[in-house]
Amino acid sequence: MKNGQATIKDIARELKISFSTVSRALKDYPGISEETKRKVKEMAIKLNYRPNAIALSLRKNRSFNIAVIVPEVVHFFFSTVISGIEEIAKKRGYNVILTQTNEKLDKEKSSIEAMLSNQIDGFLISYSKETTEFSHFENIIDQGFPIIFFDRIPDIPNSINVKVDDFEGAYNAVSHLISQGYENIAHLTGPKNLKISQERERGYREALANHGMPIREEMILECPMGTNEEGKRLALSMLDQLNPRPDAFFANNDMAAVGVMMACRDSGYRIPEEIGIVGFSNWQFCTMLEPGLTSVSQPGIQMGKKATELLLDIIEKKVELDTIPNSITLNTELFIRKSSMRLHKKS
Amino acid sequence: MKNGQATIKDIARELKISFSTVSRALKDYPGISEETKRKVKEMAIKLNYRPNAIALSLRKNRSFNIAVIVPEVVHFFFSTVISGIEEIAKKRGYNVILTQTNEKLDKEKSSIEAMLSNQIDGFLISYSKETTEFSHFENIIDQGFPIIFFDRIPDIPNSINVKVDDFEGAYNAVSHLISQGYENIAHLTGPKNLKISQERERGYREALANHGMPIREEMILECPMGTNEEGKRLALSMLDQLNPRPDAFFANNDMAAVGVMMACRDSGYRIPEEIGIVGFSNWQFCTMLEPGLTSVSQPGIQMGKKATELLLDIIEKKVELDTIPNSITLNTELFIRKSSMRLHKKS
DNA sequence: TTGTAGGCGTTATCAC
DNA sequence: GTGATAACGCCTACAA
Repeated sequence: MKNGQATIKDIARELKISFSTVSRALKDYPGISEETKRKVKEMAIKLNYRPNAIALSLRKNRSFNIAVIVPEVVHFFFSTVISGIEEIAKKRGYNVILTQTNEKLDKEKSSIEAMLSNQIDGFLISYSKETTEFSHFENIIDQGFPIIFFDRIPDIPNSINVKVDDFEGAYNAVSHLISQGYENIAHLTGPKNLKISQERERGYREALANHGMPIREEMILECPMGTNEEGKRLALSMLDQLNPRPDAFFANNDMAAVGVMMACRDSGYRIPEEIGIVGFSNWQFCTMLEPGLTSVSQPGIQMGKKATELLLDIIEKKVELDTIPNSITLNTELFIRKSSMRLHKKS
Repeated sequence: MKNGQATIKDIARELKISFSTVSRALKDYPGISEETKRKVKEMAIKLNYRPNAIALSLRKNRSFNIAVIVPEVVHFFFSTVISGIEEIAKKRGYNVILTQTNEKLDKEKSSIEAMLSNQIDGFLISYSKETTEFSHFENIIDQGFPIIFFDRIPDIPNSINVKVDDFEGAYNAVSHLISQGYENIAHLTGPKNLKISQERERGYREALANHGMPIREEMILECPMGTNEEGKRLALSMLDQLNPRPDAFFANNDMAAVGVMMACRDSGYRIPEEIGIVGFSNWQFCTMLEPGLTSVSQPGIQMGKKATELLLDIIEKKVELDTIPNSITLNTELFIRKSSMRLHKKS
């Protein structure tokens, strides 16, 4: 912040009027002569006056800043959410203060501390993989700070959440694989402590069950990092050791799914003829792979927008706290590409 | 921001001492009895006191906020830069206010306006593709705001910049293609108004020239959007119409390079045997493609860190403005993968 | 060792 | 129509 910035007092001094008049003139208050308004506004431009948002914050006890806490910025899905958040925030006159936790609980806690000192108006949070206990969130909720959780939803009574329908997304993905004639569908899960992982696994299980197919526990492996190395390693181990071997994989995320693709390539299995693959998130690169990767899309931008609109409505008291829904669930969409199209149906 | 927050005055009232004593006790000023300090600190914890950063900002004329203005958040390279920025900023006690312009000049201008009102301590900017004229930046520099430009560097005398050596990166990429025996190397450039595009094109031209190869202007096409559709379309047109046809492509970015890969696949050309491809940026997906895409990596995280350190040093006056370098240039690195390895040399 | 007063830039509440 | 004054939360001379 540069000092030497013109203030309301500078304008007043130049014009030899009181600074309260200047304040009113600038805001087009009734009961100020047109003449004065004109002069004040001219002088404001001449002096390059800008209202000091900090002073305003102090006065109004509102900072017009919202804090966004995400696990990683370098992550396709989160970057789309951030983009949606930024768009709505800017449109409504708020700034986005961005913090990442790198999936570390202590960074998450210290970020929250810092934001509290910063007199943030509210929080948008997707918590870290290390977070298994939520008292640091409950504390700030108790202090009256509005928080919206997105994507990763904590187990807190009455928390306000925006998420995608992970269960449905997974259910549809696995049903699709079944409809393509795959019979031994393996699942690479996400970190077991995240609800999104649990929901996706539940979708997987229920889809199998509802189609009268057996659930083989050895076909379900946890893939906590979600990297392609990990996905590849786990896929290879399953292909090597299981009998019958998996003829399809539903992965908790696209990176792991790519790992499966690599494993198939290395082992000489053809995709989708011998092995079908479906990922989750529908990252940009899904269309660029050969074969294209079928994936469940998560509407990241929309999630960011919805969460922000909800938060700002709460901050601005446009909604009563008891009228707002506890959770907003967005629909996923299955993008079917070559990696799972054994039957070459047109779609 | 929630009111009801305890202030220094609340502590003073509880303890029946003056609030200036409280202020000093909290900051471990000399000349305060240990007894008082202890009591104050205890009460601070009891009341859940947090210093009000807004009040501090107003007093010190420093907000400890820095503004980051990028074209797009959903962009691998920029997200890595943002990650680096966030890391250093947090470490040094600053907040990152994030804004994106969506490559629009008017959004860029309005973001800057908003940030000026917000009493930002400094700017980190990578400007939009639409920006061809830089007076809105020069204005804020003239007003004394520190700005560091990264990646996309404006034509402003004395601007402080952090960039990668685009020329060298391109030069090495094209030299590599030449060393692999490719003889008709095409170039898909970026938007011509960006210096990075110009530098990469210059690297391309100079590499050809220095290896005694002709420069064919019809082999250089502008690819302003940098999408894979565009890359594909341009590559197809070149492969169709030019004689001799290109046997290699150096693309200004990885997306366009993927477009070229698609074009080759569609036209039945084998990569790398018949056509070699090199991209720029080394996005995550380069390793996931088949064949892997050779690409010039830009150290995004490092760029973000360097730019932020420089900015904060300037803000905190740890450096004299005339002693700092006008430009910091980071080195690129060529990651050679299968898409350009015609000679199967080991590396 | 502790208290008082003034000020950072605004807005709101009184007066005149 | 306009001006003076207090207040938001904090820091820091200056006094005591």
